[in-house]
Amino acid sequence: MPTTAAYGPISHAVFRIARLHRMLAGRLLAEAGLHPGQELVMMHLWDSGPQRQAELVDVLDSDSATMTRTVQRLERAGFVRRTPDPTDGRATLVEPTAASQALRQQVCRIWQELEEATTAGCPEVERGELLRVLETLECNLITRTGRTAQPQDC
Amino acid sequence: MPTTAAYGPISHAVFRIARLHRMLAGRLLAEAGLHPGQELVMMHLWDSGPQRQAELVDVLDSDSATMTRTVQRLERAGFVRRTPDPTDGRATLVEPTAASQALRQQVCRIWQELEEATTAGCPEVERGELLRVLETLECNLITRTGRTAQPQDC
DNA sequence: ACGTATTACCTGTCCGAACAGGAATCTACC
DNA sequence: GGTAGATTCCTGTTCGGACAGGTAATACGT
Repeated sequence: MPTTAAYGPISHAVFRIARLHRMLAGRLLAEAGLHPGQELVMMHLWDSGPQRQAELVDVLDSDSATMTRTVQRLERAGFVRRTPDPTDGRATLVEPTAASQALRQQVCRIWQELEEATTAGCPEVERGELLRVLETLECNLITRTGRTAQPQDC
Repeated sequence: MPTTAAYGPISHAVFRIARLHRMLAGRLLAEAGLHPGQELVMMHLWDSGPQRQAELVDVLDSDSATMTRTVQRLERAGFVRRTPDPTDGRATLVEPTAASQALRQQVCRIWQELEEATTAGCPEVERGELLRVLETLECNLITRTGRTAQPQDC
């Protein structure tokens, strides 16, 4: 029975893990009124303050069109405010609202929970090893996708 | 600089790997005129012959709504034919068309390429280890998402 | 200074994924 | 036989992701 998985067991595992991980993240984030991906934008804004969209796209390695709509939705939800950049007529500055600060702790807790769920029963020592393995996979994929590689490693 | 990754290094790595892996798969599959996910349906149909949609949903652990539209698109592309199930008025049988057979080798090659790209520079011995690690992650996520577990392991 | 990139953002489109809800059909039980 | 519940599929909606334009505003080279 040459099931689908036989064609590429590791690729298939990556696929399934990705879906489960995203599903769990989505379920946890729903408590906070966020969708997967939005929390990354918020976390970066909380950490680094007002940003132009282009910077967010760059840092999060996202897409300009996706970022436009994600920021629009975050704005509509009241987590983000947009003001025109005074020094560049093309750009808009995105900043977290005061109301969004209430989310911050919640999102941090969610990510801790997500990390804990993913690495459950994995002693601290092995996590380093696990991370190293994942980074090897990532580096492989970065080189094969012709991604403009991150500064370090690879 | 508590960058976003610091909140959950492994979750973040999973997220990035998933996106890269999907991107690479998408790029390779585009040559065959398929979108990521559609190839899984086709591969299962090639392996197991005509299926009802509910079976495809079950085997691929997918969503009924997603499957409806995916099959519709595959039908429109000429890779799949749909006939009403003679024994059950609710069901439709999905089967690969003769034209789709030309894709089969191409899709197999693409998955080999994807698997090779993902595990590049990883000796055969370590791949078993890698797969074991990924399956641990998957089992963690399955239990945490309350997924109706796969029959084996976990 | 002027014309040509380049940049920043937006919109439209198509796709997979998830959830909610609905219609037709089948099954089981009374 | 007839009703209640389950199954099967479809549609609508919202979201992230990717790609292809399109429009401003800026930067650059002559």
